[in-house]
Amino acid sequence: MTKRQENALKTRQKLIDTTEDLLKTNGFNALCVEDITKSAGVAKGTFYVYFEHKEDIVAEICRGYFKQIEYKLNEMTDSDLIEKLSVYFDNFMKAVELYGINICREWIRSTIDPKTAPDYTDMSKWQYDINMLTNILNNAIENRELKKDTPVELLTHLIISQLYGMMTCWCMSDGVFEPKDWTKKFADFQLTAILSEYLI
Amino acid sequence: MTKRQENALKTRQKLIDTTEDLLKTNGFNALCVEDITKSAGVAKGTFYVYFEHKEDIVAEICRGYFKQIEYKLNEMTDSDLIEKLSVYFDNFMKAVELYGINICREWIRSTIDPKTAPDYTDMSKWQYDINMLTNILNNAIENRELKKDTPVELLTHLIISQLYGMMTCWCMSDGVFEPKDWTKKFADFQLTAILSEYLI
DNA sequence: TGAGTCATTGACTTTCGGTCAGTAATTTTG
DNA sequence: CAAAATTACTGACCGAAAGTCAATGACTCA
Repeated sequence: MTKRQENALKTRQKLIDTTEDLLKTNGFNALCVEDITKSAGVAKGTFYVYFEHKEDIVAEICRGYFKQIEYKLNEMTDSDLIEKLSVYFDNFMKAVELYGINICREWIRSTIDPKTAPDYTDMSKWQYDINMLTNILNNAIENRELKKDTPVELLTHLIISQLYGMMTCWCMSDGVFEPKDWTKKFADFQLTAILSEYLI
Repeated sequence: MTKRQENALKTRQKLIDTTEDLLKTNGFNALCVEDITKSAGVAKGTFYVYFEHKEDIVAEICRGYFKQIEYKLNEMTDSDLIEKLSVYFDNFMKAVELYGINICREWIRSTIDPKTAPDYTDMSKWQYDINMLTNILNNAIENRELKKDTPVELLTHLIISQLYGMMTCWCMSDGVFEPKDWTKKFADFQLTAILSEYLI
């Protein structure tokens, strides 16, 4: 890598880090590009070299969190279904709690905003989540943890909607409860209720 | 009511109706106050007589939908639990489908946005929803439809998060499925799974 | 009918996202 | 090693849209 490329990468990363800090403390409403670039020590124009628009950098940040969860999940290929799903939920909510409520708000906002959602990854965020969970469930069927006639699509939808529901509720309630506790509630109670009929 | 008060009310309503139309067709991103006032046939300043800021009028619109659902629910006091909950879900999702995906997006956005959420009603939207469902469940306990040891708070959280989860997923997926179908799925499958342990 | 009240107006300010022609730092070429 | 080429970076500028406010005029009431 040449020095030029290295510097460019550093500048880009500096912008991302700065934005993350500002988002955590002030939320998306108060986020403005001039603040970002001033804090990052670059000119406003530089921002638009690396990101198409303001929403773009936020989507990038959320994408980063998501990749981390995905990575952890890929590391545990031989665990059983319930364990995998627990990890999935757990990491999701841990991330959400760690990064704070403003980031969580932004996660949801950017997910439902047509301006950022479509190119969230190579496919839509929705399709990505669906695929991820479908794989987990199909794997469980292959491993004879789940019955063959398990309604994978239905379960996938229910689980994902529960996950996003929890996040949305957390933001709505302005953070009155601990997301981790809720995940535990869900894993212990509802996940079992949903799956029990189909577990072998 | 004097003619002056009547006119003021009409102006306010005209602004709301116009905003609703614009929201449905173009979404929140494209919504601007000048378009609203131009379409409503008033000056820009008039808008700020009736609403503090742009987000304010949208919250008002969403509040309107919510009141309608609440009204329907209050009309059926003597129905049984499952029926009540079905109506709750059904009306929610029917409303969402009727008003369109952009309104639904706005519903969620305004709910998680601290700028509009806190004064959504006299209490927070979150508290309002919680109370409403808690009442339904407590009533069911009184009517001996549910066991006394039913974990009302847990169930309330799960049901609400499922509801908001469905809406969020619908927006995420850019409307690939029918919300009504999903409600049915939920009512038939998950609601029973969640409640079965506690139904008498 | 005239004084007082209050809804309405639209020009104005401010803020902020986004652009672009020019500059400076780095790399390549001869 | 110096000139040419490339490309990261700059910041003044633009336009759009949020929000303000002093002036206007429609309505009310004594």
